Amino acid sequence: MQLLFEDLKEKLKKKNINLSYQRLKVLEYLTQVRTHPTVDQIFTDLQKDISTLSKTTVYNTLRVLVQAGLVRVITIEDNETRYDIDVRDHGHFKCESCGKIYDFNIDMNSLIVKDLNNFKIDDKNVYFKGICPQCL
Amino acid sequence: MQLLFEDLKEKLKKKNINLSYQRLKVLEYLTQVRTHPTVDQIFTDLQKDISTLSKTTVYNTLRVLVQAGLVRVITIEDNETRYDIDVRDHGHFKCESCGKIYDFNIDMNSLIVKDLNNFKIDDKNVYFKGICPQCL
DNA sequence: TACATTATTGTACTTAGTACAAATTATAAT
DNA sequence: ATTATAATTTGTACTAAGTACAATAATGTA
Repeated sequence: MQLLFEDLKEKLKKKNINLSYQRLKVLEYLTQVRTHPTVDQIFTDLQKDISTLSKTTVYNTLRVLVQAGLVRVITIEDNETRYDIDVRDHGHFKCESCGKIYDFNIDMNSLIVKDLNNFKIDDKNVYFKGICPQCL
Repeated sequence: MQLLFEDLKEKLKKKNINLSYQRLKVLEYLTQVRTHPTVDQIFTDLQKDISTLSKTTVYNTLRVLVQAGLVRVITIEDNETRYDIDVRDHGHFKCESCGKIYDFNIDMNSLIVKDLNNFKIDDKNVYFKGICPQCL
């Protein structure tokens, strides 16, 4: 996990994105808390360490990280935008009972569809909903 | 198209959902306007016909229709909830240039993943983003 | 028709996210 | 080190989506 964080710092440097204290803290948080947190969760938790933290900074930082391709946005639910440090292709399952979001492996290449022959595809998201084993 | 609308009216009756004027108008709109409209688009257009229409009614109606399984929610973008009268399995592609949302066929069964063996899956969504042929 | 139930409407409220200017911090050059 | 410049953070005000709820209207039923 620590390796991932150091790796991400390198990637930021290479993209000429300043490694400010706040940005590093957000990045560190996302590498450690793998529950696909919302802005509010990130802000509330980080504020315990950084008392002067502004929610705007969290929004700004996440926008920067998403644009840099280091973080992905999850819009599985219309009323909650979530963030994921894992940008590799994978699906998300939301349990409608406990609310937890699970990652699952998926072969995105097996998804390629003839209908989109002449389309330039930049981003693929697969969202499932239902009930998880623990809640069943 | 008219056949679809009549068919949907039947389904509403069978589910004991009142066929109020407003609900029928929303349903009719969704069968005719296949651009995956937002609440605001539905409300603005229908208000031309129904001057007393309330946005709350549109929200209520859509909730009823979604719960009845006659309409599906599309959360491809975090800042815009859209609605689709086509509840059959299919994917959605959003062009990040013109904003248009395209439907595409997809074999959801080929997607089944071992990671979700003990999960009860109720809803499957596939969202792609990129640039459409017209914008390329 | 009269009653009970359900749906609609409008207002007030909540909350996620944005705009923007002031203050702070970092960067670079001399 | 000092200054000038640029970038970042912060806080406030604002916008817009969506909800809560009570009053009104419409509908179904005996």
